[in-house]
This record gives sequence, C-alpha cells and structure tokens, in this order.
Amino acid sequence: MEGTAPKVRAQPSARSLVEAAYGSIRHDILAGVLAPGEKLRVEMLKDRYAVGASTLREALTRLVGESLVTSEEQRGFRVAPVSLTDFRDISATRTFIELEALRQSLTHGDDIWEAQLVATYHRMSKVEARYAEDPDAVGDEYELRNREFHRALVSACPSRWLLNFQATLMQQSERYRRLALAIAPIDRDVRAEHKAIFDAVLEHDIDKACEMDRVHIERTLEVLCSVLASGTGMPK
Amino acid sequence: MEGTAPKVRAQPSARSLVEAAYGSIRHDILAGVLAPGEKLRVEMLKDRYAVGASTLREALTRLVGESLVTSEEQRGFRVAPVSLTDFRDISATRTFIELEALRQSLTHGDDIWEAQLVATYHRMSKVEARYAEDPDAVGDEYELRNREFHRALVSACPSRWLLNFQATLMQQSERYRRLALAIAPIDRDVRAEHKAIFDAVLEHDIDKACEMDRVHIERTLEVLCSVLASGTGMPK
DNA sequence: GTCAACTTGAATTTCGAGATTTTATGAATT
DNA sequence: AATTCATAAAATCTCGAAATTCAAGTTGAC
Repeated sequence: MEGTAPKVRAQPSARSLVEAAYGSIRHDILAGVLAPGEKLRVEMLKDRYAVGASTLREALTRLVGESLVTSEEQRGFRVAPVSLTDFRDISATRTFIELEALRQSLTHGDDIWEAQLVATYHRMSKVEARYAEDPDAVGDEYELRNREFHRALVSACPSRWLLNFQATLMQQSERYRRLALAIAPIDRDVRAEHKAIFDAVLEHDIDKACEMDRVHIERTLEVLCSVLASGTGMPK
Repeated sequence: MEGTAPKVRAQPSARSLVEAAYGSIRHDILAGVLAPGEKLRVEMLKDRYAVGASTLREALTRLVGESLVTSEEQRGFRVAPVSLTDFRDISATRTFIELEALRQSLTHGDDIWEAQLVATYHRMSKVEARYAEDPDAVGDEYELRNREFHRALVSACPSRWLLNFQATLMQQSERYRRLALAIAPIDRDVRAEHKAIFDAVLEHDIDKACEMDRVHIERTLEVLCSVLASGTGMPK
C-alpha cells in the first residue's frame, strides 16, 4: 500500500498537521489545482488532505488571512475568486509598495545582503536556463527560486510592514501568473528583465533598479492580461 | 435552546461562535485587557469566552492573520508583542499607504461619498465633544466613531488592496494609542486635527488634506512615543 | 559534579460525532 | 404558472475527550 501516506506530508517542514494542510492547500491554489471560486467542502478536503474537520478549518482560516480563500458565515469556504480588475489592482499596489521597499533595501543593504542576493540570483538563473530548455521538467522549483530572488531584492528594507505587504501581493501575483501559464506558454524574455534589475542593483543605481522593477511588473500585467482575457473565462 | 447566554454574545453582529469569540478577543487586545506578549492558553480562554477548543483556535488563527496574535508551532498563542520600533514602522508605513489611499479617494469621491463623510464626521464630532467633558463616559463608542471617520475619508479609493492594508495599519495604530491612553491622559487637540483634515477635504484641496493627515499621524507618533517610552516598560 | 535518559505534569494539537443552519425537493395554495 | 410552506438532505459549525508534544524535575551512570 504505497499510496496511503497522507498527502499533507508532502510539506516536509511542517511541524503540525495544521501547517501541513495549510501548505498543501496553498500550493494547490497557487498551482491552479483548486480553481478560483471553487467550493471547499470540509468533508471533501478531509479525505483529500487526510486531516480532521477542525484542523482543516484552521488551515483554511489561515488562508483567508492571506486572501487566497474566502469565507462566508454559515456558508463555508471557497477559493478566492479572480478578476482582471483584481489583478490590475494587485499590480498597481505592488508597484507602489515594492518600489518603496526596494528603494529602502538598496539604501540599507550591506555587503552580506549583496552576497546573499548574488547567490540567490545565481540559483534562479540556473533554473531559468533549464526552464528555457524544457518548461515541464522544472516543476515547482522555478516558482521557489523566483520567490527567493524577489524576496532577496527587498530583504534589506528595514520596514517589517512593507515587507509583509509586498510578500502578500507577490503571492497574489504568482497565482495569476500561473493561471495564465496553464493556458498558454508565454512568449517573453523574463530572464532579461530579471538580469536588468540585478545589474542595476549591483551598480548601486537605485533609480534604475526601481525603474527596471516597475517595467518588470508592468510587462507581467500586460502579457498576462491579454492571455487571461482571451484564453479564459476570467471575469472583467 | 438555552437560557444562559455565553459571554461571547457581547458581539451582537456575530453569526457564528468563531466570529463572536474573534470579536471579543480582538476587542480585549485593542483595549489592553489582554496585555502585549501575554500567553493565550486555550483552556484558560475556553472558560473566559465560553467556547470549545477548536472554535477558539480558529478565532485565534484569524487574529494571527491581522498580526494581533502570534503563534509558534507546538507552543501555542500569545498576544502580539509591542515595541517603539514597531510603532514607528506602523506610523511610517501608514503614512505612506494612507496618503496614497486618501489621494485616490479624493480624486474619485462623488457627492454620495461626500455626504457620507459629512454624516460620519458629524457623528464623531458629537462623541468628541462628550469625550472632552468626561473621557470615561464614552467607552468604546469613541473608538468606533473614530474608526468610521478615518475609513470614510479613504472609502472612495478604488484600490481594495490599499484599503485593506490601510485598515490593518489603522487597527495596529489604535492599539498603541489605547495602550498609551491607559497610562496617561494625553494633552492634545485631536479635534482640531480632525477638523483640519475634514475642512481640507470639503475644500477639495487634495494636497492640503494629505498634509493635514500626515501631520495627524506624525503628532500621534510623537505624543504616544513619549508617553510609552517613559510611562511603560515598552521595549525599544 | 556533569550530563544524559527517564518520569511526570501541563499545555497544545487533533479527531470525529452531534448540534445547528442552509439548501434542495416537492406538495399545497393562490 | 408562481409563491409559500413543510420536509428531507447536505453542509457547516461546535464541542470535549483523547493523542501528542513540550517543559521541568528526578534519577542514575560515569
């Protein structure tokens, strides 16, 4: 009986069942396995993730706090809906917040931070190269490295709150990107955009780095919107 | 059908026990009844709020999402700690976000929004007057009206995410203010500051309104910091 | 005396059945 | 045909006991 291990154990770093279930469900929402707007019935998910009802509710409640799940009293949980309006709002707000966080990060970042960034960029670069060869062979590692790179960029920002909000918006953005990617392969040189940001940072050119990041977010918005508007039934 | 009403029913709008407990605990944290850093033992709170363990955990998890409670795996929950550094961060980030939200709100606000704002200001003004006479007689109503006024100011901002973040920071700020108020009565003309913002908005002077709001937040930071630094053992 | 392993008590975490509420179905009335 | 109402089915919500984990104190070997 090789298939009987609970699925939630796929989260290796989890120190409790709640956290394991939380991680698994979050992954499935970001990856599009659980579709936007889909009803999340407790009895259904109990079997799928192999945990009790209360444990599941707690995991879902945690996801409500990240706006990946919505809950209506006495009516249960749903995967948070998506819309082009929402994605535009996310992109605009992310630009506003991330550029400020980046500015502060570049102002405060020391040598140790810069070394961390170089290492993180290198790791992402490797995966990007493999991804260019065969997009399917990379799996979730591309997402992981991408997250790490963007976090490393702003990590020297001293404001915990800005970083908190930035991470939230980044996660929301990731979901839209992966939803679009599931529809159509996207013709776009993301590596060049990442490199442009990275180079500007190493040159300590703050304004240029911010501008490159702004363009990066803007491009993402434009490209994904056209795919999402035509290829999916995503509401306006 | 029962005759004995649980304490959590003090939250009248609650449609479930989770929400009722959530509201009660949030109130107690904001009011300082539950002190910063205090351990939140499930068995203890079960009696106090008269709900089951799972229900309580769900309510606490919801508060973790608002950064009013912290949780460490296998080590339970605590009231989120406070520090002057955190309050400075909250104030700075709030200034950054709220001013942008206010700017957008003033740009998009129509006559209906303006009428709502006038009504809300009027209600707050009444409570402020009573508060000036006898601070103790007002209770939580002052907090409610204050929240409503500040929300009304930005409510025409079309960005759901900016509003979301603004509300979070506003709530954090409220906790620090009430913690300080519990120590010493604060000598400061808040009514004048509110009126300055309100008047600038009615004049449709966006820059002035933002500047008045900026000053409002700045004053709050300065006054509260001096009280909190001297009157409490709040860490730096 | 020091350190590791064991014991004990307390707190957290987890589960699943039962209570409550919503939703679906269909008969009865206008 | 549309609406209302009763009933049944399904889903959510709630609870408290049981399992698990942590923290502290104790014993025993070296």
